[in-house]
Amino acid sequence: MTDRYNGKGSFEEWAKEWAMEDRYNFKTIEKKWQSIWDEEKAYKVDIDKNKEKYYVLVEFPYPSGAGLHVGHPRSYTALDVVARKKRMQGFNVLYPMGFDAFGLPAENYAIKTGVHPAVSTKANIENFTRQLKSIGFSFDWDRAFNTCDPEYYKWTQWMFIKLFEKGLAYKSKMAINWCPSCKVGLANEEVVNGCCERCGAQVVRKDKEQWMVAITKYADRLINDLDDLDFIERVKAQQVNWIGRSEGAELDFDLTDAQGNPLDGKKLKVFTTRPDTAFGVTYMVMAPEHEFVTALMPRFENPSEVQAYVEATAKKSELQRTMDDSKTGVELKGIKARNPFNGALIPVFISDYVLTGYGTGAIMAVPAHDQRDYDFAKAFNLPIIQVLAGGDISEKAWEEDGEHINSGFMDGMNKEDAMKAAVEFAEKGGFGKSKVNFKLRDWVFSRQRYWGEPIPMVYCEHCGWQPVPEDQLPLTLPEVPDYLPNDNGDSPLAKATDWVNTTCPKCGAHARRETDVMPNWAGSSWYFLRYCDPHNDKAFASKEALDYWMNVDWYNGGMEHTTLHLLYSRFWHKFLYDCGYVPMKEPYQRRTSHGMILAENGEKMSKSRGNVINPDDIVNNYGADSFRLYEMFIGPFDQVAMWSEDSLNGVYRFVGKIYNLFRKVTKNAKASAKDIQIMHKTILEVTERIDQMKFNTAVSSLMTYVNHLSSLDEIAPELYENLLLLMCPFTPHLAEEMWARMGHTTLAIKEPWPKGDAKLAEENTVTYAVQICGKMRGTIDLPKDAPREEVEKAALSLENVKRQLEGKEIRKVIVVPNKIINLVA
RNA sequence: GCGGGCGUGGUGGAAUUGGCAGACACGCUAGACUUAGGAUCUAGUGCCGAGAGGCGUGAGAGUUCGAGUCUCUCCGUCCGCACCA
Repeated sequence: MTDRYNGKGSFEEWAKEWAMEDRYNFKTIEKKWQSIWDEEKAYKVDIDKNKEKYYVLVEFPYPSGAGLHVGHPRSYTALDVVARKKRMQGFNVLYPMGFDAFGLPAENYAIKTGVHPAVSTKANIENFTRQLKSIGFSFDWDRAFNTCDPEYYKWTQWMFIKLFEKGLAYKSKMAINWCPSCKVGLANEEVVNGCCERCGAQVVRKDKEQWMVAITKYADRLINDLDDLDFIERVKAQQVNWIGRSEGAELDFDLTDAQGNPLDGKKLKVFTTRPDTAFGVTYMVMAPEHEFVTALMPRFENPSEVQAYVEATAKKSELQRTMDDSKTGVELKGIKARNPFNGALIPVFISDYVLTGYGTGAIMAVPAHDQRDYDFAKAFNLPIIQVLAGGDISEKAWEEDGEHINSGFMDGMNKEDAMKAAVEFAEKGGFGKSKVNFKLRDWVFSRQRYWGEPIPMVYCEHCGWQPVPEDQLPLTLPEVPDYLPNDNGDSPLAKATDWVNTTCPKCGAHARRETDVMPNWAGSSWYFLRYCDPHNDKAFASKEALDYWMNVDWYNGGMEHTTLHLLYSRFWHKFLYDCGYVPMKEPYQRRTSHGMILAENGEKMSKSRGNVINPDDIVNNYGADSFRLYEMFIGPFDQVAMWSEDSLNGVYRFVGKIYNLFRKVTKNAKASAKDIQIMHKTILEVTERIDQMKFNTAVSSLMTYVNHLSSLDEIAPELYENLLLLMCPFTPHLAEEMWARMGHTTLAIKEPWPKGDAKLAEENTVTYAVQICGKMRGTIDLPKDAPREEVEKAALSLENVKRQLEGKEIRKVIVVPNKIINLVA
């Protein structure tokens, strides 16, 4: 057992020691307390129904080979501060850590070196764990796990099967990013400016069967349920924006031959947010990928021209397609569409400005009131009919509102009435209805990769896709000869033929396993549930554990995950809720986001720039406590911050100052009224500012308090001990060490959080600012809550005030109690 | 283009309901001390001015006894999304 008193049992013995030279030695202090916390399992937590729970969560890291970045500890320290304070306030706090261990870097490393991803990942996790422990975070390490552990991904697979059983996971042909040089399917994150991240070749689109997850079914709930959550505004806004709900109508336009005769009853369905502008439709556009293009090919008078355009579009990357806003397209000669509102026969085009993935993949074009349609109409010399009054449509489209004109039954109406009338008209005529559309698309869930969770599905000729039976989970990753995909873009798993060939769980006939794996967003979609009960082998977590711990009270993570992990996991959780597996519909009550840490010159830290700060160096040179405190003091938590070695050094000096203050602590010294007042003020400020996530100003408060203590000749023990307790969340090692030196045999981190008394924190004299016509002319000190007349009298007796008021008459006196007096002359 | 931020000394940044702008820290200046340490301590530090005083929160206007804070217009900057019909 580590000796927490270094052989000294009392304050007196320590005080004697201090007569000799003694300098702050963070290395021995930090090592000592880390082993004591470890030995005593000081941060282990269990269900305790007598205590109120508090679940604090930070996004678990991907254990990269580069090790911890100084950005990680910003988030981890902030929530460690929260967790430690909450614990001291009597809450039963769950603050867990684990690793999001599946992912591309380990696989790329394996392709390069042949080292199995499991091997490099394990080494990286060990390194991360060592680094995290060296900073003194209060994680309950007994709950740690990683997502590539079969005991864990067994449940990820189990949940996928539930998605499949409920019809939310389905197989569909989708265009993926394909690198023709590496012969590999790329994740979106691997495509940089339309090129392969690894070899720089142009990425093309390739159709492939993909597992999809129907997140769009939850689109409305993902927006609406944000209302009751305590997420920072920009997170909410970004999610709402990404889901992109828009209200409008779906309308059917009959397709005809060139003469206007019906075409096999085919109707072109379009989505529009402005059905009220239907009288302004002068042509129709389909995406080149639209199914009708192939289906109607024999009807076209210009099939080769159409075919050429379709092929040219397919070759374009998404990027090229969006970069270029000049309008191209081909008219589908030989067919027309009939506008159901006015019976007009109008031409039909294909153009790549219409996207296949949004709405119906086809639009009704209203060039007078949509700039894109306007540009296209100008390029192809198409008529432009104004139906909303206003603007000058000879110049550009009029996209504002206006009274309806040239619109038959809608003439004279405003937008709202016309919208209603248009939908009613369409409904009556049986060619349309109101409709809500989302930008959000279903989640592409397949990766042609090795280092991920195998998708637990089997394909049988007779029975179709069948899930792997539950008692066969986990379906573990097989060994493969190498980690490269084959020419067809199949996952490396396709090479494990013994594994791939299996029997159908339903009929027993020969069948093949799915060889794609899950994206790395799968494992992170429910990890916060596993922390509640990480060793359970009967369920992903027990009902009891979930009922007690969920939901997460405070979740902090990067802004870059707002539309990925955060959205996916909210969806995933809602699905589990619908199945009755989790007790509440939302996983996270409060979501905050930390700002990035930039290098000293304001640039991003990156390996190529060579400006990366290694946390190990900081811990070695300044100590974990100074590192932690600096991360909190660096600036507003939610904003970008620049690393500064000078500022770090300032914080280091502050920490040393607290150590040295011990010298002045005198057992029988009495705290003055002023001392007590400042102490209570500090307690209140620090407490409040931690809750408000204003960690930088919480530290300022502590500095102000320490400056006051430094000015005293003798420090009463109560003043110093309360400082130590307030420092516990920020600099736990130092606080613990000095607490022991004060003669305590308990752990400081287990002490109750100091209680601030608002009454005692008040000053009994106040300083009034004296203003004349709003200009500061002096100050006066008065007892708190002095009567108005007294304030006025005192203000008027100031020399400067007398001089300023000479020859003027006071017209009005404004007194703000205990703050300001303004004499208006 | 749409959505969300942000703009305060030489620097990072403070500032409940509008109420002493610049807390706290870095840096800098002067001094003290020294067992020369990544020291420590004391004093000073928004700008102009010798002073009284004046000017100051991106620019301009407005509301108010009083505006960094509220309203309008404009400028700059960062982030996210983007041919989303």
